[in-house]
Amino acid sequence: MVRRSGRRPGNQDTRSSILDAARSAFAEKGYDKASIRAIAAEAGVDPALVHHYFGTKDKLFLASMNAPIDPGTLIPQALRGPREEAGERLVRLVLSVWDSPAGTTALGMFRSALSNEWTARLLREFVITQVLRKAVAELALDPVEAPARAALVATQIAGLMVARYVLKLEPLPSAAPEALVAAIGPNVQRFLTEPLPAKLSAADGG
Amino acid sequence: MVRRSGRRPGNQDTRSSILDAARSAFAEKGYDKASIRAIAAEAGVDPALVHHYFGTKDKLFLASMNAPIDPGTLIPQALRGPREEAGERLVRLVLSVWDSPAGTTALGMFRSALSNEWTARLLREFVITQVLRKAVAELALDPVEAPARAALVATQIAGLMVARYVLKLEPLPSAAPEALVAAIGPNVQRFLTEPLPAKLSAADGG
DNA sequence: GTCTATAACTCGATAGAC
DNA sequence: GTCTATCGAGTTATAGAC
Repeated sequence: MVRRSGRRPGNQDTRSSILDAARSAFAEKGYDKASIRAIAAEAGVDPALVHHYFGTKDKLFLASMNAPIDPGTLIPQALRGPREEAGERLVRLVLSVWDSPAGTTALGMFRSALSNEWTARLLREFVITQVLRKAVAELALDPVEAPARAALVATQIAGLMVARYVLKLEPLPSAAPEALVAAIGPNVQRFLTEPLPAKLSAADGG
Repeated sequence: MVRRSGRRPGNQDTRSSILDAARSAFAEKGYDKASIRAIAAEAGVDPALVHHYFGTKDKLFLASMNAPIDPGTLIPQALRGPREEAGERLVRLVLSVWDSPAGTTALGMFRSALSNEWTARLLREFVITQVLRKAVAELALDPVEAPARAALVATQIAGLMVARYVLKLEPLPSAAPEALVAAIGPNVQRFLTEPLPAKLSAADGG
């Protein structure tokens, strides 16, 4: 192991336990209700240290959201394959990500977007740039229809999130992922590939 | 007109303008972020008056949610009729309620449920007692399957709410209601009447 | 019935000692 | 690098004058 000279970086344990605490707090409470004081308490450090490491609460949120999920590769993977099963694969991907430990990050992003303006904007842009464009390319969607299809898919996916993870409407929270894939996948599939009502694919909204 | 003796009741104008302001504030911000001060300011009254009329913030929320919507009659109306079109009628009902002035109330309830534990519970119980049971009766659903069907329908409806009214993901906010009915109705229909994956209708969630 | 004043808390952020 | 102490701005809710 090479001993580097110069100043040692900040204690990595402290920094990463703050990040862990932040992720779970944001996931559980959303951006607004997650307090820096509570995050610091859970991490076992002083609240001032949080500011020392991350500056403002905004930056802490961004830092805690950045690490673990890379939709840039996950989404194309899920969409690749037989066109008729893309819907099921998408639902399966969503559930596997959200049920994994890394899913607390995504849950934090989502919960925050539901109650906070700037995080909502963040999510909107994320959906558009990271998901929509990938889907257009991968599935060769008609560019005129793509936004409407993406938004419709988003209604079903977001609704699944809300009902299963936020409202906890039984039997969704305790259902096996594959059962949900079988139940919901075909609806997503329909939004992806079935013909759309003409009025929806029009550029304007009347 | 009969002149009653004794003390005059509180100024009804003041009371109802507080209620109006509360409804729109709760709809716009959700329970937590809607402040009594802001509600009082919008109603043009003193914050202390809000407490005088309604007691706590909880009670003000309940009072502002109670008046305008009676799902006990709306839901059965929407479900009655040809079974194959129940999904479309349900989506149409939801959109017509939420786009109407009275819809701000429902929007408040919904936004609040997304970020606050006790209002989420309120909504859950509302869905179960006011919507689910009516649907079971009206559509003659198998009681074993009914909770799963209701929850699945809820994913699509809640997702529509979230994407159209909260995240405002274009082109949903500016789309004509009938276009959304045509696009989404069939998916709701599928949840209502198509066969379910066996695992979902089981009582447990193992 | 209405409003002023304030109690009793939360929060994010900062300054400065060590 | 860490912590104490504190500022300033929020919040709900209440007590009491008029």
